[in-house]
This record gives sequence, C-alpha cells and structure tokens, in this order.
Amino acid sequence: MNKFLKEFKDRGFFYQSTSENELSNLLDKEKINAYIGFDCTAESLHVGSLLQIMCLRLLQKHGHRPIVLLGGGTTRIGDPSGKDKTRKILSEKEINKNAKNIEKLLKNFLDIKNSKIKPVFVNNYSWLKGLNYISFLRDIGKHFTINKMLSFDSVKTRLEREQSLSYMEFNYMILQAFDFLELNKKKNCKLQIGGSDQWGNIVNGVDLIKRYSNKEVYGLTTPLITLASGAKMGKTETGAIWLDKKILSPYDYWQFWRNTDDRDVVKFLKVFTDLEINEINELQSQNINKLKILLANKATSMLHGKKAAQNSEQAAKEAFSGNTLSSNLPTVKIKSKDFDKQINIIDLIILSKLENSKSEIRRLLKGKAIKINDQLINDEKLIVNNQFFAENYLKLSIGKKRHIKIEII
RNA sequence: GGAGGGGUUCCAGAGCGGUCAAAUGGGGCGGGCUGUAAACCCGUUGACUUCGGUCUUCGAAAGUUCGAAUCUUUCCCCCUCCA
Repeated sequence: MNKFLKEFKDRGFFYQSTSENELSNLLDKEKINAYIGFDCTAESLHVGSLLQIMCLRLLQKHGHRPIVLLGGGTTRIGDPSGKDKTRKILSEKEINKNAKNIEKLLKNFLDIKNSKIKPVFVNNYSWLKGLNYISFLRDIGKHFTINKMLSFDSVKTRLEREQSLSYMEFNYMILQAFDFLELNKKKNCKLQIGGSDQWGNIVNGVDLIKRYSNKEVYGLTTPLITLASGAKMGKTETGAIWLDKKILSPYDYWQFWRNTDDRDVVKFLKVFTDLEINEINELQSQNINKLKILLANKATSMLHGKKAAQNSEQAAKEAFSGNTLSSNLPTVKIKSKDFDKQINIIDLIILSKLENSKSEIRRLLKGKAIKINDQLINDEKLIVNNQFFAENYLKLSIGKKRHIKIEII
C-alpha cells in the first residue's frame, strides 16, 4: 500500500475511500494535488476541523500539495448534511471576513515555504458567482438525476422528518461536485478529502468528473472523532475549542489537551501530533500525565508556536502546584478607576468576566471554590484592597482549573 | 378532511388551583478521593438581595379566581392514528 495511505490508516484518519487500490497506485506514481473544503460559517475554526487540518499536513509530509477550498460561495447556500434545519444565512461581508480569517489560521499549520508542497488557497465564490444558470443546468445539471439525489442521506433524513429542505440547499451537493470539477480542471486536483458526513457530496464530485471529463479522481473520508466519554470532539459545555487565540487563549488551548481523557490520549497523539507512530508506541509505557503534557505541547506549538506552548506549560505548572504568580497566566486587566483602591470580591469577579452571575459567585464562595492568591475566600463581603496585590497583580482562582491573573492598569 | 395526544426551567420528563422557582434522571458547576484522568461519594444548578425577602419564568395573548404551570377562550407550533 502507498505510504501516505498507510500512514493515513495507521494514524486513524481513514474511514472510507473510492477505488482504494487505484488511489494507492496513483499516489505511488505521482505527487498529487488534493483538496479539502472548509465552510465559512464561523469566524474561526475549532478543534472539530483539526482532523482535516492534520490531513493537509499529512499530505504535505508525503510530498503532495494540499488545496484549501474556502467555501465562500457554498456558505451562501448552506450544506444540509447533518443538519435538521436550514442554517441562518450570513451576509457577504461576514463570509468574506470569515474566509480571510480561516485562511490565516490554516497558514499556521501548513508549510507555506516549500514551493513543491505549498498549499493553494482558493475560494469557490470566484467561480460560483458568475455561473450562468442555463448553461450550468445543461452542462452540469444533466449529469444529476433527481432519483439519485433523493437517495442521499442528507436529503432523505430531511424528507423523512418532513422538515423542509429548500431548493437552494438541495443544490448544495451539485455545487460541491462542481467545485471538485473546477479544481480538477484548474488545478489538476485528483483527490478530495472530507469528514464521513461528506461522503455523498464527495462521491458526487467523483462521478461528475467521470461523466463530464471522463477522468478518474478519488475521494477519501475521515471518521467522526468521538471521545471516550461519548461526547463530540471539541465541543465543551463552555463552548467550542476555537483555534483563534483572540477567542481562546493559548493557555486555555493547552489546557484543553492537558485535560484529555486517559483513554483518548494515544489516539489523539496519533491524529493530532506529528510524532511518528513507532515513537508513540514506545512512549505508551510512560506516565499518562507526561503523555498528556506532551500532547498539549505538541498541539499548542503547532498552532500557536513553541514559545506559547512552553509558556502555557510553565503557567500550568505554577498555577497548579506552586503559589507563585505566574507571568504566563491569562491576564485580565482592570482599570484603576473601576477598582478605586478597593472592591467587593463579588464585583471583582464580575469585572474579571470569569462569572457573570452574582448568585453563582455567592454559591461558589459558599462551596469553597474561590481563592485569591491561593487563599480560600468564603466571605462574600470581603473587600479586596491594595494589600491583596503584589505589584499590580493578584491571582484569582475559581475551582481547581480556572486561574487568572488580575492586573490593575 | 376526521379522531386523538402534546408544548414545563440546559436536555429528558413529572406536576394538573394554594405547601411550585416547580419532583426525578441526565448534563453543568463546586467540593471530596486521585493524577488538572476515569469511576465513585457529597453539595449545588432563574436573577437580585441589606439574607428578612424581592423580582422574572411553565408555547403566545386575554380571562376566571383572594390565589394559576395547573381552569376557560383565542391563536401559534409539534406528534400519532384514520381517510
């Protein structure tokens, strides 16, 4: 089997593929261009997309060129796969902004220097915006039968539940197939990778290219990563694990990985780091917490850089064991006019934005959850004044895991 | 078109005139144990509070009543069965 494909499987990326043997042969024979599409519904990507991002890296590792398709056009329509309802439609401005931001994020992960494997970024809006309806129907539409389209899961489930599926969304799969065709024509793209929920859309593209150009292209899907606990990867109660540091600090990102369930650690090392498989196998005998730190460091430095990862590890070490006020903890700045020499503990926490309900803070205080400079606070009337600050800093902890530094400016 | 069932706090789901901010389970949060894990145990889970209370919630609106999630009317939305 082809080396790329083998590693793809060994690491746990593989779910299914079209004509696997032929694909393997092709990958042996030449370095190809392969694409993954990202939709632009949010201003950032979250950990849920990380699996796809790692696929792009893996392609690069094996000398293939990734094409990143930003769904600037298709986001205007909305993919009905896996959705009960039509999503809200975003404005053009938002979509463009999102696309830009996502491109920027992805560049953190990819090798953008090596010209042989340097990723190509394309936005499908560039070819979708000017489509001529009549010629599109004649050239492309004739290759799709309604009979078949109705058989796709994304359509079927909607219809079965008698939830409306608009004509607009119904067209999504055709557009995605068309994307593949365009990329094949323009960029000689021969492979599309996507999540398992994209299977139908991908196969459509493969079929379309076969019929339209009589060329052989391939599709490859990744499994849905589920956690040992059964939850979906990347969605926590407090919100998604975003990749953009403006939304989620590197420290919190690091913590996300540090808190991985024991049972998921090895799986994650394989999928979300570049460590070689045999290296990971050797490491398995190590202390599980060391592995989690390794995972956190690898994952964080890949996105935010080595320095950020080191700082996060350092901050975590200090926040959890020592009582020193780490300079690396996430910092909340409070204006001295709001502080005004002293402030009630509850108001301080509100200002810090760690909690936004006073009742909740009172509960936490009663439950021995709140510490200032590692000193337990259980008096809700406590006045925090200058004495609590070393320099201009104070460490505020809620529970065992949330630690921040408050700075007066 | 006909017959019936239902919309309750994050979710599932009880309540069916006062004792209801609303049982129970899940989830979340906090505490304990430990390893910033899992499992387990305990507490907590609308907001505000001078801790006495106060205010806002049971699909929407109007009404009956001293008093409504609970009764009535209208409206909106879901589901099941028959045609």
